[in-house]
Amino acid sequence: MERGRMYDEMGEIKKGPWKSEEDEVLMKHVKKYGPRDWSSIRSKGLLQRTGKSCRLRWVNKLRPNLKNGVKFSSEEERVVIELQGQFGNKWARIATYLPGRTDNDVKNFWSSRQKRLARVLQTPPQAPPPPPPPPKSHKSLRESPSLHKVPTFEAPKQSSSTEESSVTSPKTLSCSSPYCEPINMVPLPELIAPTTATPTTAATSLLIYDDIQPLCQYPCNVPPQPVLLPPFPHAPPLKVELPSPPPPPPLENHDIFTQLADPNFFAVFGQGGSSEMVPYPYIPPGGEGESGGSCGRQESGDPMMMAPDTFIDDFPMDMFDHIEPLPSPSEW
DNA sequence: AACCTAATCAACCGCTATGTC
DNA sequence: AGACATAGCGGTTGATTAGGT
Repeated sequence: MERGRMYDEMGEIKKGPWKSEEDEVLMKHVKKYGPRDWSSIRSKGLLQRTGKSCRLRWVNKLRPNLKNGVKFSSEEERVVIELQGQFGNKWARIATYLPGRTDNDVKNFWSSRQKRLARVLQTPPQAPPPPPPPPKSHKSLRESPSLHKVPTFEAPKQSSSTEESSVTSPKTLSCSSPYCEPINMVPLPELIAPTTATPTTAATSLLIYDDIQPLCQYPCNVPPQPVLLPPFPHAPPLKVELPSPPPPPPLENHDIFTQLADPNFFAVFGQGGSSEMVPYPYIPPGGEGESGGSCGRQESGDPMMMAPDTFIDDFPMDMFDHIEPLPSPSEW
């Protein structure tokens, strides 16, 4: 089935899904002239596609070494989340750190994830009906101060592979999960993941690692894979200098995305290794025990074991305030 | 098996940045 | 310097697929 109109009003520009023959023509062109002169493809009568369309097709589907049809790995997810926290919706930039991924891939991934989040975070029964979302432009979202509060994230300069990079560590974290290997990175907490009680809760759909959650749940706090951004020759040196980051505000008023993207997030709760890390949202000592390597949250009375709705209700609602169309707490 | 819903994918559009004349 | 063309980016949307009931 063709998407939308096949041709524009003049019947000259073809639109919609690409056929394999068209791909072949495009590939030939690129092979001959390189990935440029997209407009000449049409002017030469090779294809009835716009240069724009040709370029997009090449970038998103025909380029070599693309991970087409491959789901985002947990590490890729983590990278996206971290970089999104730092750069905002700069998908193309983020994609430069993900081999084989396009900006469209990253964008779609993020969008899908946001949808999931938004759906689960629908107005709880007791909550007052939120006012209509302000006419916040996407630009303003991108420039949201919260995004810029994220502390510096620096891409590693070493050229070694991820595996190599994660071997030696002065501070290792571990858990029994096959995904939780010792790492030497400051762990990026999973988004909302600490709140996960079981894979069956509604919150599970929030998880960024849906596929592995049953294997690794909080309070192990250890990310499934270390985030070591692959050094890409085409990626610019990644160091964003920000004006002295403010001290972490109280949890309940702190933007969760900012917080979770903060590599020093756990430092708020004390120096030291994973054993001292406190899951987010903060669970007072005693209510939450050590995982003992089980990576599971088993305690009864654990707030995370509550029914999904109750569980969500227990969040400070402003922790999700970055998510459109939910209004910011200040507007409540 | 049929239907419904959510997730994912692919492609378009509008806008901006950059290069060229 | 300004106009124009092209490339690139981000947002959006429609189609398809997968999963659940």
